[in-house]
Amino acid sequence: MNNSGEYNRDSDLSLKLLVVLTRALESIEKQIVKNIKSYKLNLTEFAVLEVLFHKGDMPIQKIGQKILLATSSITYVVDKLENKNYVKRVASPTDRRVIHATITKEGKALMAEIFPKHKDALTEIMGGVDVSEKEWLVEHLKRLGLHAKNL
Amino acid sequence: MNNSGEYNRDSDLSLKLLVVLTRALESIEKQIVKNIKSYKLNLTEFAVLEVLFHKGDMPIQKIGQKILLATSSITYVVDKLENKNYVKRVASPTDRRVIHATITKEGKALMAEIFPKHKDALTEIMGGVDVSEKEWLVEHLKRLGLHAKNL
DNA sequence: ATTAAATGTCTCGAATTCGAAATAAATGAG
DNA sequence: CTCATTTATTTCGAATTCGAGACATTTAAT
Repeated sequence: MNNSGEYNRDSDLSLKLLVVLTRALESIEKQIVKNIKSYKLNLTEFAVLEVLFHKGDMPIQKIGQKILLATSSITYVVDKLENKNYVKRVASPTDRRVIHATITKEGKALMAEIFPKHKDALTEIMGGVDVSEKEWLVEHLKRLGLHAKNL
Repeated sequence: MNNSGEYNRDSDLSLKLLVVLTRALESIEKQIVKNIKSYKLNLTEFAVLEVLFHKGDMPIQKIGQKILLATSSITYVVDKLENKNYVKRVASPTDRRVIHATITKEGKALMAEIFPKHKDALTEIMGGVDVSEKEWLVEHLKRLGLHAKNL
């Protein structure tokens, strides 16, 4: 292995894999955006609500780690969600630097309506591969991502 | 199949797959950005140069299709690359609405230096899975993406 | 040939994201 | 305890992206 032939094959496949990975995610995200647009939410707002809906209160910074966004961007998104009354800020009782974002009653009601639909829609969107292929994909994309992250 | 148990498994896997897909691409892109930053290029500028370097002249709009960006965004990126003398605009001889972007001598020289390094680096970055796994990933991500696109 | 519809590019304003700097609070070293 | 360092959030300015509208040109229909 790692002779010139193998090596070029690996390189070419890596280039190709980057392209298909990018295109697949692009297509999937476009479909999701289409589905949540009627609720006047963009992908980031939806992601924040989803995290709070399922995991409960969370400091601003931790939300950023969950959804892969800079802390300053979370400030911006939480501002928007607060204006829409889906989220409110609550000071941490134990650490006065920390602000927790909490989902409101309205936010919960919205997500209770949207999330099941989103889940069903996503299952449709991901219908190009079957259950066992998804398992394989999850496992190997996890490896791919972890290796890339820890370089 | 498609009894309630299977269905929920499929849904949960679909949600999970979206997360790992997003994280994997995020980690990979961050590594690429790190590698090309020393040449003062961002991912989009690099992508445009790469396309022109390998496919030759191309109308503004077609570049947008290749790298999945709105035409107005390509205008912006080509402006930047033109200011850096890596690209120039050439009117189409056959259709006076069309502008071709062409890579300059300087652009070619830059890419001749960067691209092989990028290719090697990407092969490293993608080292979390082996060649046959990459083949499988390419095939199935293509299916996944096409199905999502054509919904 | 004339008109209507479609296409390609650019401009503009709005939205989103980032990173650096500012501020406030907590932690650690001595 | 006190000072320096670290951590959490926000603010600010810059960069990037999109979509709608403007404009010029081409294509299609009659």
